[in-house]
Amino acid sequence: MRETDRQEIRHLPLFRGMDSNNFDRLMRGAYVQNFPPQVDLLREGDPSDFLHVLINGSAELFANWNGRETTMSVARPVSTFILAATIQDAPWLMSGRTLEKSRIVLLPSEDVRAVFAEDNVFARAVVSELAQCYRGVLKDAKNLKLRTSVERLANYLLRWQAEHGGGPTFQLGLEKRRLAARLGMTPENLSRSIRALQDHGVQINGTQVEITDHAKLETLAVPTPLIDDPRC
Amino acid sequence: MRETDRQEIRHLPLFRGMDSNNFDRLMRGAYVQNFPPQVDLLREGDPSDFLHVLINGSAELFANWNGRETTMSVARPVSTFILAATIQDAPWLMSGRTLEKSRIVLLPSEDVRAVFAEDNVFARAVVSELAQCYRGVLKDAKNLKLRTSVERLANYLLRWQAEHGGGPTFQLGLEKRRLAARLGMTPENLSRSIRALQDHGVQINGTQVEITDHAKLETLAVPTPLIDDPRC
DNA sequence: CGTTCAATTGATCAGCGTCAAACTAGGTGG
DNA sequence: CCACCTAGTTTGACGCTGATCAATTGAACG
Repeated sequence: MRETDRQEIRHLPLFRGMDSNNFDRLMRGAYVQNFPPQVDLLREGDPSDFLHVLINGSAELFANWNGRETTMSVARPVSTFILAATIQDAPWLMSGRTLEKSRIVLLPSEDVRAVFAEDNVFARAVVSELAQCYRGVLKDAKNLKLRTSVERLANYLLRWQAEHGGGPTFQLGLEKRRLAARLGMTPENLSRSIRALQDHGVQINGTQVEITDHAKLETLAVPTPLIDDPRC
Repeated sequence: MRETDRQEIRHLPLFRGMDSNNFDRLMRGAYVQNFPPQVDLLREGDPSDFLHVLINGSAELFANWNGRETTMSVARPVSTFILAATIQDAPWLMSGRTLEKSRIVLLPSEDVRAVFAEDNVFARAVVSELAQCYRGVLKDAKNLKLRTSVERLANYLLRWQAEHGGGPTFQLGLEKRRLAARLGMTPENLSRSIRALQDHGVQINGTQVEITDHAKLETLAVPTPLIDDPRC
């Protein structure tokens, strides 16, 4: 493992405060891999052998049932997945695949559980991480149950804008069909939603987004921190 | 507080292993209240002043946005809500109200956080609880995104049956309009779904459910532990 | 310059919500 | 004991949202 990777992991909220010996112990069993795009990383139902740490690239977490598939979330660096399964020694509830070329650190779940049992600082960091994950999915579920697809898209754009400097133009950072899946709709429907937003202060050309009338978009989107603020 | 309540709380997974002094400290600041049905307990967005422990009765956790409302879950005894908000000192993401006459213990969030900071056993119990909550919402989200409303109802019945002895007849344990909201549909749609299931081995009269052809129902429902098993 | 895959567009359809009306059950008062 | 009231439930008609299918356009890349 590169020293820079090691440093990056060490600075994650999850590992930041823990004892050095314990961190070393985790890193000793770890190994790093570079994956090309579209590689399967995990399959739902399998035992959670490794905690994954995404160093760069991006990965999609999705679920299947009865021949259907849906995207649950998109992981971006630097973040871990899927901590809950690792800690509980329970099967993964989602499958995962790389979207881009990705660099991923694999920490054996047994090591993570062993350190968790001993290191009290780490245990509390796990709590914070899990609480955030929980609130994240909960917001996702609210988003899905309370909003139409156009409303979800509108709020996604506002949030993405805020996270990228707040300027009127920015890049859509995701293939459109992935974005569609992530927002819980089909690519066709996303196309139509994008067109629908032209009347509400948004222009999208390719991956280039321009918010031409922020107030108008907000009137449609009605964003609320209780769904849309990732830090809330 | 009654001694029986105290015992019941003490035996919850969350409080079972913790130090007696710390448990006493939590209980010292606690107070118990008996609520009639339909009483508002929490409002989303408010600071999470108390960790709620439901001793008996039942409570609905729901969310609003832009004039719409949806039920996120139904809490049954003995369980706590909402731990993540308490630990993070973050606002509630859901509102709550009693459904039936309910007995609820209120633990000041500050006390919970203070004990969490000191008691390592408790901290790890919090991890288990949060991991389960996380996986629970995740399963809910999968249920919503991957299944139609008839399929959700079919699986709900199978699960409810399994949790109540597995016999062919049982009670529906919830007002139909609440059940509808919980399953993410309207009361009208639930009525039609119930009728649709008549051709698939289910008879429902009032609150009385009879599974007349379990195999046939399973053929429609296609249950999977990765969505339907609460212990998975 | 052609191949390939994503994105778009149109037509159609299934799922589900909305609205209104009829029906039912449980509780209340005469 | 029965008529009545109220709230939940059921039914029917209708419309909106979003999925599906098929065809076309567009863009990236060898």
